[in-house]
Amino acid sequence: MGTKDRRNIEKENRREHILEVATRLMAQHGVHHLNIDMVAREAELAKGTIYLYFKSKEEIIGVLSTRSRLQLLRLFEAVAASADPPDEQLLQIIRVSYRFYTDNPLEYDLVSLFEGDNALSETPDMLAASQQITALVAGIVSKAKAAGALLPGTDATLFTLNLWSMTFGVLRFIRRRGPLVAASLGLGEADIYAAYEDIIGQLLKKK
Amino acid sequence: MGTKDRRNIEKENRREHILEVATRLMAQHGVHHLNIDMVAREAELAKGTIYLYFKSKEEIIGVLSTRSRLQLLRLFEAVAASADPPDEQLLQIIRVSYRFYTDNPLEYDLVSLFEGDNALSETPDMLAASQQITALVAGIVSKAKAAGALLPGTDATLFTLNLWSMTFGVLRFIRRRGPLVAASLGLGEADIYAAYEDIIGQLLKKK
Amino acid sequence: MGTKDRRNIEKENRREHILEVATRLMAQHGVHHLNIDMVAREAELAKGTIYLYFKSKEEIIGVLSTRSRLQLLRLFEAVAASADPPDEQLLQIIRVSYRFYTDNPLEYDLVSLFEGDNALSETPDMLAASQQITALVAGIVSKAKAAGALLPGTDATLFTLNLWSMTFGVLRFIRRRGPLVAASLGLGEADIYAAYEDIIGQLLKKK
Amino acid sequence: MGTKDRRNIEKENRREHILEVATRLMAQHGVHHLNIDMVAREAELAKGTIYLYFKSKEEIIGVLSTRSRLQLLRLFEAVAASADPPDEQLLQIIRVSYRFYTDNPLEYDLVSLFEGDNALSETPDMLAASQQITALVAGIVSKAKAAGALLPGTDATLFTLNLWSMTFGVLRFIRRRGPLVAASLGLGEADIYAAYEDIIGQLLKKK
DNA sequence: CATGAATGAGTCTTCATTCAT
DNA sequence: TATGAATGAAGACTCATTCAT
Repeated sequence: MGTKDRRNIEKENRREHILEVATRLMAQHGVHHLNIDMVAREAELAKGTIYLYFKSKEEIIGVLSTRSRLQLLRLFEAVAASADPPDEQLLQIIRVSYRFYTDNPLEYDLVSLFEGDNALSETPDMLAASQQITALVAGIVSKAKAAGALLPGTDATLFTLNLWSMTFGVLRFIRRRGPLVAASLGLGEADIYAAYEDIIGQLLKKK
Repeated sequence: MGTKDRRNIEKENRREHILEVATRLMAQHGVHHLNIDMVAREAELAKGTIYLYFKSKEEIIGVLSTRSRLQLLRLFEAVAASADPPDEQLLQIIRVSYRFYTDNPLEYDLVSLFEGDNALSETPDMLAASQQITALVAGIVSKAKAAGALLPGTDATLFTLNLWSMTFGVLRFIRRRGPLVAASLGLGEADIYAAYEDIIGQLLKKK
Repeated sequence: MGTKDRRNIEKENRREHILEVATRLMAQHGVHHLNIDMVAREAELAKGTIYLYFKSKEEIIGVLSTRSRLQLLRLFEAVAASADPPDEQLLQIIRVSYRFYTDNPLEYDLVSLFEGDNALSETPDMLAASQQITALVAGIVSKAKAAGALLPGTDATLFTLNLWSMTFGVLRFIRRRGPLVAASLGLGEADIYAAYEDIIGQLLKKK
Repeated sequence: MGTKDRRNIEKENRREHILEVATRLMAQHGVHHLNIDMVAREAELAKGTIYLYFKSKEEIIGVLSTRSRLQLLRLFEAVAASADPPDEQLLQIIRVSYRFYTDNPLEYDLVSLFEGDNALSETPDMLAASQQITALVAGIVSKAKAAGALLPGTDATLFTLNLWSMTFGVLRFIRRRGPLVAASLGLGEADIYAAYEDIIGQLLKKK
């Protein structure tokens, strides 16, 4: 291994290290409160050094967001690879989304971040990840349609887009209002989501 | 009318005036760019005076958000007051939500703001408005269930919560990603929402 | 005198104070090294306070530059008001410019700053001051022409513009290279400028 | 040829290469925006390497400025070598200066840079170039004086220094304020300079 | 000689909130 | 009540230069 390779590896490690620090900081203080000074301090690096690896704060968040999407994509791919019938796979996707949300709150926020109405702009990478997810799910939706689990007139892409949006809407609601609802109505987050799964289940019932 | 009453009225007017100005400014510059300096200047009031009527910028936004929810509630009430059958009323609620989103972008943003994952905290007022909406819709849902438009096992509140979440999820997606989807897939916002209406329609089909 | 007036006066004083501090700092460290942090510290004001009185660092420099131009204008006006014949007045203007340069090095720099090739942009005020100077001098030039001190074909404005440019060119050279020339050629700044005066004198010799 | 020589040549090439790159970048982005990062990147050299050949960014600019002066000197030498009478040669020098300014904006800026009031300090090389120019022009001025084109009392060096300063003053004015003057007075850069030529012409008129 | 990663001081600007009058 | 001047922390980004390898 030459010097150059070693350097590249070190460089990659450094980048990774910054990303890890940023991730930890975001988990601690919230996605919106990431701050370059803090990152530099925690990473024990000079502020300028951060800008050697990322051209802006937005890029850091963007990379992390893209990764989170890819993480989700992996989970979806695992579902798609199973032997389950397509309608069951779609339900699995709904369930896996919830698990992703509960197991990786930060990552969920990062995916969600760019679904939200803030000023951040999507990079090509992020877009690509989104499109891969859409394509994957749309594939399953098509199969489900062929299998008679969806109405013949259903457009696979439109259905997929809505499935994604609805799921994120429900998860967002749970994140944001779950505790309150739990307190005032005696309903837990899991109850709400179970009801959501039922709803999707109905949509997929064989006709 | 005593001095105290007059004062209260004046105070109310001032408060109202500030809210109007804030609304206008948000409509012009976006919800996230409201700025107390601007509000004071436009309201022709001293900055300190603003803080006599509202304890923080967040409170202003909160009041406005509550109002927007109440606006939406009015629309829902009109639907509930119609002679339409409950399942049709639920579809109307979906459609009215879309119209609210297109006709009152600012108000939609204000409602949406507190559905989102930011740092703002809900006030009792806002909570009450939310609960009224939930109660109203849940009432229709119950009737729809009684009329056989929903599965017998459906919990009205849970269904309502999910309906709200899903709808906001779809609208948020449209707001955020609509333009991109339009460009890359040749689908308009209305197409996406029409598909969403179809989905809800299926859920409500008489069994 | 009402409270409001007193306040305005105090506000004006504050503004003036900031300007004085900035002037002193520029004199000490050079025009290009003015820095808001320093200004705030020296003025014993918070950084934000500076921005209450000036919308940007550039505005501070701009105001000071405009003032310097007006200062120069006053000197020129005094010359124009004298009973001297126009050709003598023009020579006086040349002399007065030199005196301005030697007596107010900072102010000279400030006028000169915007004649230079940096990134600062002229404000309407500054432009107006420039135009007043040009108009004043052009008036004298016209009279000098009528009196036969300039060739009949001379365009007053063009001559004025060149006079201004040439003078500033010579002063700039003296500022920049004067010390060096003094050392290597045994010529003082005053010698160079005296020669310049001679040159202008020749141009104005009665034909 | 020994290793040492080869090394020196390579070293000279590298140095030259860096200078070329710097020149190109300055032409593209303006003299004040030269940036070592960019130079290194474009020269396909490490940043540290640049500092092996030049001790500072200022040195690079200094060398380039010296060259520009030498370029101008060449033009002046061509004029001096002509068979024209000395007064005509001086006018040619004025014209050649303008052409240099229009044809080589970057080079003009580089010469001008060190005539300006910034923090850069002149190197011995630059000084030497300046002195050569001065000497050359002073020679012509002397001849012009002998030929009766200048007043007998004229000091050749002082006249030369002023001629240089005035010319640069006018060119600087044109560069900086030309566009504005063009817009507000309907005068083009060429008009201003033509008037300047006339002025110099008058100074050289046979007595 | 060459590299290029690391530095860190330097710089402007914003804005919610307070408080003396 | 009303004012509005003052605050000062927060925050992103740049770039000439150094130095260990």
